[in-house]
Amino acid sequence: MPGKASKPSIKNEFTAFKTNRIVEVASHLFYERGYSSCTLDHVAERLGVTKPFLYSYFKNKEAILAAICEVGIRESLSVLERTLADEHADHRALLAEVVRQVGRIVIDRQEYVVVYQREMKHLSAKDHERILRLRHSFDHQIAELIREGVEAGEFREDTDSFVAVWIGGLISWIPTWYSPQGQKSAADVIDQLVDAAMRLAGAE
Amino acid sequence: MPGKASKPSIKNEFTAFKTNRIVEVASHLFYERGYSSCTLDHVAERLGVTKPFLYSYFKNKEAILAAICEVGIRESLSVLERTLADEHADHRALLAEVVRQVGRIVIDRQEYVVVYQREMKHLSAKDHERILRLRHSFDHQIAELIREGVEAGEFREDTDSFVAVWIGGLISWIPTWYSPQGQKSAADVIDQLVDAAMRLAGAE
DNA sequence: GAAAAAAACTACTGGTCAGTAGATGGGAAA
DNA sequence: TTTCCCATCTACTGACCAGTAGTTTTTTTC
Repeated sequence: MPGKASKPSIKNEFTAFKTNRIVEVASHLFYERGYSSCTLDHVAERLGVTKPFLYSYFKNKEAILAAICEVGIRESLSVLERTLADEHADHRALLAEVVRQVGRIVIDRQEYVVVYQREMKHLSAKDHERILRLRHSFDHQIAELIREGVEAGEFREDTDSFVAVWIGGLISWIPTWYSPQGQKSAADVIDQLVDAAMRLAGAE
Repeated sequence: MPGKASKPSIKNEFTAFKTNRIVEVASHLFYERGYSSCTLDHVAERLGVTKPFLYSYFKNKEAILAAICEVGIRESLSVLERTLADEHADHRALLAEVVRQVGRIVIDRQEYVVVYQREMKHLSAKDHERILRLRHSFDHQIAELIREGVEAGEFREDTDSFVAVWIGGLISWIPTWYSPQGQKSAADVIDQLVDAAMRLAGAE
C-alpha cells in the first residue's frame, strides 16, 4: 500500500516494483478507456495476473487512481523545488527553467496528467484534498516567483501574479493535444511553451 | 433525434424542447458524476420521467453525449464567425473581441465544455471526427487572424500562428478552475483572459 | 525435506445498468 | 361515443463488475 514508509529491503523493493507496475499499467488503461469503464480484470489481464492480486497491493480501485493522480503532481512539485533551489541569473531565467522542466515532466507523464484531470472527481474526499493541496502549493510558488520578478523590474509591472494560474493552464493543457506521433517534437513544444509563459509574465 | 432538419411546427417545437431539456439535465449529471458512472435512470429521474422516454428522443446513451459535446463548440464557432464578420478597428481589437465573446460562452456553458473535454473518448468514431472538425475549424480561423495581424504589423513579428492553439488552451482551461461561487467574477476572468491572449499574440 | 508462511489463484456474489418488449392511457379523428 | 394512435410507462433481461472467501501454489524457514 503506498503511503507507508518502510525500511528498504529486497522484499520491499519487490513490493514497490509491483506496485509501480500496477500504477503504470492502470494509468495507461484508465487513459485509454476512462476510469469507470476500465475494469480491474482488464488491468490484471494486461499485467498477466488476476484481480485479487491487485487487492493485495491496493485497498480498492480508487486507491489505484489516487496513486496515479499523485505521480504527475509529485514529480512536478519536486522538480519545481529543485529548480528553485539552484542558482539563476535572474527571475526571467528562473521562470524559463521552471517552465521548461515542468513542461518536460508533463510531456513524459502525459497519461498520468490526463487521468488526473479527467478522473479527479472519483477520488475520495481525503485523497482529493491531499492532491489539491499539492497542486495549490505549485501554483503558489509560481505566483511568488512572478511577484518577485515584477518587483525586481524583470516582468512588466502590470503583471498580476494570477498569471501563475494561466501558466499552469498552458502546461496542463499540453497533454490534451500533444501527441508523440504528431508533427511537433517534444522539444519544439517545450520551446513554444517557455516562450508563451514568458509572454504571459511580460518578460520581454 | 438531433441532426434531422424538420419543418417548424408546434409538434416539432415540443420535441425540440424535450430534446433540449434532456441534453441540459444529462450535461449537468455527466458533469457531476462522469459519463460512465451516470446512469440513464438518473437522468430520467431528474427529469421526472422514465428511461424509455429518453430512448424515444435519442438512439442511445452515446447520442446524448454527442449532443452535449456539440453545444459548446457549435456556439463558440458561431459567435466566432459572427464576430469575424463585424467591422473592427484593427486585428488587435478583433482578436480581443473574439476572445471575449468565446470566453463568455465557455463560462456560460462551462459544464458542456468540461464534459466534452473529459468524455470525448466515449464518442463513436463518427461523432468524434465530426466534432473534431468543428474544433479544428475554430483553431484554424484564429490562426488565420493571428497571421494577418502579424502581417499588418499589429502583433510581434516573431509570433507563430500556432499560438492559436495556446490561446484555445487558455480558453478551454477556464472551466476546470473557474467557479461562479469563487472570488473572481466572470467579468474579471474574461478581462484577464483577453489580456493573456493579447500577450500571447504579442499585441502590445 | 517438512512445516509454516506468504503470494497468488479459482470461483463466486450481490448489485448495477443499457437497452427492449409489450402494456397503458389520454387525446385526436370520425 | 368509439376507434385509433402516439407518448410514455412497467417490467424485464443479459451482461458486466467490484470486491471477497477460501483454496492452491510457491517461497521461506528450520
